[in-house]
Amino acid sequence: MRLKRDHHCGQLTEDLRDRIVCINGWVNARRDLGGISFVDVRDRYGIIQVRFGAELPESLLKEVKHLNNEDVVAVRGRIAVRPSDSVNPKIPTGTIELLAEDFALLNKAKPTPFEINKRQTGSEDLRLKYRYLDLRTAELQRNMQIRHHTAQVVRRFLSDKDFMEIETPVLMKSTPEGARDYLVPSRINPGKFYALPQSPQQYKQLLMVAGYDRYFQIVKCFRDEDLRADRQPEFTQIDCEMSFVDEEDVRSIMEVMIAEVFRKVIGVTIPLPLPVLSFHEAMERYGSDKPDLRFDMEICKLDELAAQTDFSVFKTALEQGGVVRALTIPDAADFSRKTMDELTEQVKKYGAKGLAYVKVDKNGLQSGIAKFIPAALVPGLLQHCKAKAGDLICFAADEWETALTSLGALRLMMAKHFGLINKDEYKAVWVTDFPLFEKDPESGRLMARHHPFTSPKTEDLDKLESDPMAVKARAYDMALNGYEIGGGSIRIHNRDLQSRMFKALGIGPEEAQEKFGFLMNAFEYGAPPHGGIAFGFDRLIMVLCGEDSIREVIAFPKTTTAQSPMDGAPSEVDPKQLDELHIRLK
RNA sequence: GGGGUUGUAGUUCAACUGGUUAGAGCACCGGCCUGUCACGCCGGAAGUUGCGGGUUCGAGUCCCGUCAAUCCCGCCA
Repeated sequence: MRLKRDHHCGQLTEDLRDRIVCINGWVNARRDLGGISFVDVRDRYGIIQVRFGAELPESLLKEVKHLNNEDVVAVRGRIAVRPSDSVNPKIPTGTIELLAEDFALLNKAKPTPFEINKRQTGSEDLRLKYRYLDLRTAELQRNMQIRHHTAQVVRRFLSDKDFMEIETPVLMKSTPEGARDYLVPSRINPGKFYALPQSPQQYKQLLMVAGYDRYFQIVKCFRDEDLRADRQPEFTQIDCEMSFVDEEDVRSIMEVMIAEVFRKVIGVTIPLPLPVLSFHEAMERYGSDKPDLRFDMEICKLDELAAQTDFSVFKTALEQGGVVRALTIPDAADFSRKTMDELTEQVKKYGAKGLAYVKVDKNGLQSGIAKFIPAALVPGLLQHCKAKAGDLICFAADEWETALTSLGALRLMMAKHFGLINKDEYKAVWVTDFPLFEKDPESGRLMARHHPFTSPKTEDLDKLESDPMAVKARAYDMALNGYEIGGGSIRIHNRDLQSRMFKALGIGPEEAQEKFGFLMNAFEYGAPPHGGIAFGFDRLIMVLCGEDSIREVIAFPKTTTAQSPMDGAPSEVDPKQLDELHIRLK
C-alpha cells in the first residue's frame, strides 16, 4: 500500500511541527475555497485538518476537489502550526494542520444514507441497517470505548481479587423454568435440542462444588422474551460466584468493583458502603424494587387516615385487605383536568383502577375528592404527606403491590416532568430481603421470585411449607438510578433443601431429578456454601454512557422485534438444512 | 398477547379546516471563490406521501385494514 500511515489523526500535536507524517482515514468534511481547500480527515483517534495548497500538481488537486464525505484517503505532509487567527478551538488538533505533499484516494464512498458527523439525521431503523456507518459516529465510538474500558477494569479488579475467568458452555440443557429458551437443534441427536444459556447459573454453582472458589465471566446470555429499551434477546453479564461467603461478603466486594468502574471510567466517586434498603422499605418509600434515589418525593402510608374519610374507594380497598398510599407532587396543583386524565391513564397501566387526588391551596383541599375528606382530618393529612399550598396529593387505594408500583411509576413520571433528575448524578443502592416466592396470578402457583437456587433465610426455613409467602430470600439486587443493574443471592448448597424448594414450586422429585439432577447430585459430594451475583453489563454501560437505550452501547443490537435489519437475521433456511436437523415446519 | 406514538425527496422536517404544480435545510451534481473549519455564493437534479382498500367533485390530510420502527403493560426463574 502506498502512503501507509505512521501516525493517527487524533494523535498529532504541535510537538511534531515540521515533521513529515503520513495519515490514513475518512473524509469528515471538505471546504473548497478555490485556490486552496481544507479536508478534515478522521480516524478512531480524532480529526486533523489537511490543507491542500495551489502549489500541488493539477491532477492531485482535481482529485481532491471531488472528494466526498467518507471517502478513504491517505495523505503525506508536513505538520504546521496554524496562523493564530485560524485556530479551531473545537477540536484537540485545532492549533495545527497537515500541509499535504502527497495524496492517494484509497477507496471511494457513496453518499451515506445519513450523515456520520450529524447523529440527529437518520432514523434508528436506518442506522441499524447501516450499523457499520453508525458505529463511525463520535457518540458510538465513545460508547464502545467506555464499554471496552469497563470490561478491562472489571477483569483487572476481579483477577486481582483471585477470581478466575472460566468459560461455560453456550450449548446447554434446556431448563424452561424462567424465561423462554433459545433452542438449537442437534443434527447428531435427532429430535433433541440444546438451549442457549439464560445465565450460566448451574455451571457456576458446579464450579463452586469443584473448588474454584472465586469465578467470574463476562458472558453472553440469551432470553427469548419481548424486548424493551433496556432489554435485548442476547445480552452480556458480569457473572460472579464465590464460595464460603454470606450476603455481606458478596455485596462488599462487588460494590467496590462498581465504584472502581465509575471512578476509572467516568471519574465519578460513588460513596461506599452503599445504602441498603429492604424490598419492603424500597416499595413503601419509592414504589419500586429498583428505586431511583436521585430525588426524594417519597410515598406515604395513609391507611389510618383513609379509614376515617367518607370515600368509599378507600374503605372498599381497606376492607378487601388492600392499602391506601399517597404521593405528594410539589407545585402540581395547577395541573389541568386533561393532565390528570392522562396521569390516570398512565397509572392504570400498572393495574391501578384509578387515581384519586386533591389539590392543596392556602385554604385547605380543593377539587378532586376533597369533599370526602372531613375538615378535621386535613391538617393531619397535610402534615403526614408533607404537603403545602400549591401541591397535588395523589392517592392509590389498591392491593399493596399495585398501589405502590402505580405511585412509584407516577413518582418517576413527575420527576422527569419537573426536571428533578440530575443527569450527572449516580445513586446506587442495595435492595435486600426479597420474598422468596411470588404467586403466578393465573395459576395461583408459587414461582421463585429470583430463581429456584436461591437460599431462603435461615430463620424462615420452617415456614417453607407452612407459610411460603412469608419466607424471605437471601437475595440482593443493586439498583442504580432506577435501573436494576445487578442481582444475586446466596445459593442453596444442600440437596435436601433444594428438594424442598422444588417441591414448594410444584416440581416433583422425578422432574427435579430429570432437569436439575446433575446439580443436586453434585451437592452430595461436598458442595461449599456459596453465593454470587450477575451484573447486566449492557445496562451498566448504558448508565455510564448516559444513554437511555441499551442499543446505544451494543455494537450490533437487535430491534424490539428481535431482528437485525443489517444482516436480516432471523431468516428462513434451506429445506436441506431443516431436513438434516430432522425438523419439519408447521 | 394488549395499548400508545410515528411513517412525506438520500436524510431531517414542513404543507392551516380535505382544495393550485407537495416545499425548505443538509447531502448529491455543475459553476465561482487562497484561511475555511456546520465555509460562503450561484445554479441543478431529486417524490409510488410505508403498502392496500374506502369516503369525497377532490385525500399527504378523514375512515378501515396491513406492514415497519419505537415506547409502555403483560412477560423477563
